[in-house]
Amino acid sequence: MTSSNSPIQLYNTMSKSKQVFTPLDEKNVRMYVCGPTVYDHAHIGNARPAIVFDVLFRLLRHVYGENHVTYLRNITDVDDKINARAARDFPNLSLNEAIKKLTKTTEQQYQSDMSELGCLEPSGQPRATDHIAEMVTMIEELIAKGHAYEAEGHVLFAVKSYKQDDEVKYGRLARRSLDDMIAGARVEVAPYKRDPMDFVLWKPSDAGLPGWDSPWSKGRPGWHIECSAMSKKYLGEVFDIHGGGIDLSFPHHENELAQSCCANGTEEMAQIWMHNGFLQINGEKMSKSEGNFFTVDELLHTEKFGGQQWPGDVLRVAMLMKSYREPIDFSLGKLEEATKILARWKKSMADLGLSFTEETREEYAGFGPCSKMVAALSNDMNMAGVLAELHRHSKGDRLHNARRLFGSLKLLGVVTFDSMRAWEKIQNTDTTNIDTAPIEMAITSRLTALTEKNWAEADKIRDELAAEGIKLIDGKDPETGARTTTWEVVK
RNA sequence: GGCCACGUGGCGGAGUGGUUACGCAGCGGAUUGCAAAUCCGUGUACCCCAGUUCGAUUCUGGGCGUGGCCUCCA
Repeated sequence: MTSSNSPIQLYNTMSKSKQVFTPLDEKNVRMYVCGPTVYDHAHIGNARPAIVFDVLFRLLRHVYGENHVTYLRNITDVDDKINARAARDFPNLSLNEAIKKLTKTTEQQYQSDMSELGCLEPSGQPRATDHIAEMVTMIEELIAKGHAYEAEGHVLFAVKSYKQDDEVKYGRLARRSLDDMIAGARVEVAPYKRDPMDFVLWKPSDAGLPGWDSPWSKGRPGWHIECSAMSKKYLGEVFDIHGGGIDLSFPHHENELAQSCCANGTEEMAQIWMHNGFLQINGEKMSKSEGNFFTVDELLHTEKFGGQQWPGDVLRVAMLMKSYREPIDFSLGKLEEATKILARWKKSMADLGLSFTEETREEYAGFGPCSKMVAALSNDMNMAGVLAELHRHSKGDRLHNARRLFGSLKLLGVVTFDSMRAWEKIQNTDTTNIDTAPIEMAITSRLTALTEKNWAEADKIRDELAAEGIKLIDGKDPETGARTTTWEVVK
């Protein structure tokens, strides 16, 4: 375990302030993040929480030890959007078969996308459909305690029952009173609801829709109950951090909070609620309903955005170039800047003396991050401060800087030993796969032309090589002062 | 309409009650025959109006603007 000289501080949506993070149990720091509903490919906005909380996961592991952090990210595989999409995409299959196929392939795509973006696999990724029994149990508890009621095969959570000292607590995360919510509500209220804001815990399924037996009906769970049931099972009734996109704060997290606290009889569900801001495109939210989105897969493997493919590490750096709580504008300029910065970081590590080979693997594994960078990261993941430290090391002139840069980038999940090794190989492969003799000859000819001050001939040779993608880099021998010329392949 | 967040130099993007963020671009210089690459240097910015203060971009109040949530949503 690495000792931390600056405590981790995190912004808590519940208290609307940054607070010092103290784990309930530092031998087992527990974090739950709402994961994907697997009905469609993840777009780059969906990747933001995955990346943001992956960085937090890595920081927690760094501070508390790799084996002392449990990070759970659920897979929602029961949902009306899934049913609709499955019926649309696989009309020839039975609905259940279609759903199985859709959720399975979508989940595989998600895992592969997140992995390419440098995200570690969470400690666990529970699926909703594997936990129907736990959900039913929790719903029964809620009914028994008077927090839920059955109506026409549905079970609803009674929002007004979540109170303390006659004060309704429902709405405390979103900081909204029930009256405000009802006034602004745009939903049609089902007649069997006791209160307009009551939400579904269980609903009946028609024949043909996925359904499970329950005391109330053959049906399926509402959206929010899965997170309450699964977080309880794996993380306990109260855990450390609950995260997700800002849009989930209401109603999803509000409802989870109410369910969990009422079912478990606890004051809190999580110590800290964290929410990442949205990704915007041209100043507006990227969303599937707006149609202004690019999937992770498209960015990685097609030229649909900006006419080129974007490597996972570039997307990751671009995503981390702004505070996680702020909206981030996804633009070509940002990706280009990230590309440039990342290339320079890699180059400076090599220039400062790092070489990624089997011989150095073990030694390099011991390189840790820059402590100032960890301090910045600990300050509610202040990426701007982190970037400044990375730039400082990148501009350094000692091997120490390269080690720190590597250690820091490794902690952020931007590079790994193997990714650097592959990068280094590409740098070399580009030059070894080419017949170098003609190039060397051309360079010699050019140097001769240069000594004769035959600029036209020298430039002609340079242009000819450039046309073949060979870029010449002139330098000066530090001792003799004579011109030296090296070359590289322009990709 | 209600709730919330934000408004910083050409752009991106931190932070602070009085002192350099950082990056990109630009500009100047070194180097060069010219380029490229590299290095060095360079920018008195903080939405508007009041208030608190010796002093506010930073705190308070009001205004304007942008975005989000209030319905599935990362």
